[in-house]
Amino acid sequence: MNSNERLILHIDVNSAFLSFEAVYRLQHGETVDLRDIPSAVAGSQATRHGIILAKSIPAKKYGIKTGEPTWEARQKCPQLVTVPPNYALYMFCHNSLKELLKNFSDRIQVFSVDEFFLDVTGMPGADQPLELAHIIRKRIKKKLGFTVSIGISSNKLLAKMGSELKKPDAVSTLFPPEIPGKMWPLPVEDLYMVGRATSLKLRKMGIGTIGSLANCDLELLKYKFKSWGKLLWDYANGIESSAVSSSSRDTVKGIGNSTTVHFDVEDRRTAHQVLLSLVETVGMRMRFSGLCCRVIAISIRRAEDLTFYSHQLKIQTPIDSTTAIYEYCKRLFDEAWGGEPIRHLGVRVSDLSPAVHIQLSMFEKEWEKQKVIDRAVDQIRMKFGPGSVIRSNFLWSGLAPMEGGLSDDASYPVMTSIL
DNA sequence: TCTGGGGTCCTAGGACCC
DNA sequence: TCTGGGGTCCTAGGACCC
Repeated sequence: MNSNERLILHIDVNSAFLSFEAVYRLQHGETVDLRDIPSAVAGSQATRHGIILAKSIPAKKYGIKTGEPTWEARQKCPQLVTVPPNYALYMFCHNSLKELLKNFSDRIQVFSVDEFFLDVTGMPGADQPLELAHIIRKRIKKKLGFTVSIGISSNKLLAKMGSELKKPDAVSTLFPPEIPGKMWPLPVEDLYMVGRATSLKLRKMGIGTIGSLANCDLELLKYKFKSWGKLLWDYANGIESSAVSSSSRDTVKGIGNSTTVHFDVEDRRTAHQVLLSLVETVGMRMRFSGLCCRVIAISIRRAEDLTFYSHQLKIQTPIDSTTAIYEYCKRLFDEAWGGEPIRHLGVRVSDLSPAVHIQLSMFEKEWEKQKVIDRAVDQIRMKFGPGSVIRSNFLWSGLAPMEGGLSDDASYPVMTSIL
């Protein structure tokens, strides 16, 4: 290998949510391993969250796909065992894996809850990358109980594509000279960043494999896809050079919270209440991160055809007050809503900045008092649980006073046994 | 009683300024 | 005889990822 070449590993947990759940259950006396039977992690159908979030390999053999409605999956496989999602458990497993990987390199990038990049250039064992990857794979399996697929290459894109080549519990290399043999025969949809829309357009152009994309005329792609075309061509040719960086993903650009309401919302008041429950969580997350926002957005998903639309506004002075954000959300909603039944509502804040030395306008000074209340409520909720303080207008509403997020550590039983 | 919830980045078009 | 052209900011929507 060239001396200035990097050595990058991509570590991908196999059927992550399902594996985490399976390991947890085995450790708590369950005798059946969910990974050995047709099973899936799925949301509750009663509350209209019924989609497949992760599936076992036996379930995959029935043609069950991640993201498909649970009822549809059951038609394919009536004996499918489903378990509810447990995000706190996933975070715990994620952190455990991260700690383990830090033993092999401090250049580590969290890519998602179940994916990591590791730059092991110059680290002990890097002269034998396959052996090193197998050591990591075995250690994870032994210490944490779940399996991973590891891809090895000289950049992140190829390492990621490499980890897809063989699973579960496997290691693959995908160095540049191996691209034509290992990557080019694959369907173009397998390329990272080729989604539904791009796949459709490429197929129309007669491009069906990663290889034919790689050998397509770059100017033609630029003409058809603009800057996207260059990226597609680069990726198909294995060209990518970003660093394994812990900071790149650490700086959050926005904080959002959204929910599928378990009934169709058909009036303003109910919609406002749902928005408030979403803002409560967003506001709390902002204040915990020490951030203020300047852009506030709401989104609406129609019940009848599941289409989305959104409305946003930018304000001059950054804010982090739940009440202030809620006022803007109500306004945005009223301006945007066409009166049709709503299935899903979302709130998102962005253009974030550190919450220091904010110059308040006269108008916004009114919210200064509110800020004191926000913080007090945050602290009580942290200490006594999210349900300890709720706004009185939720009392008879049948709605949860706080939707989504933040359940992470606070309400979760300690699980030291997993390690 | 049909499709979750968390993100990021890019682009087109309008408003507005010089 | 009146409409050029560049730049910035903002919003809506689309694409992708897990």
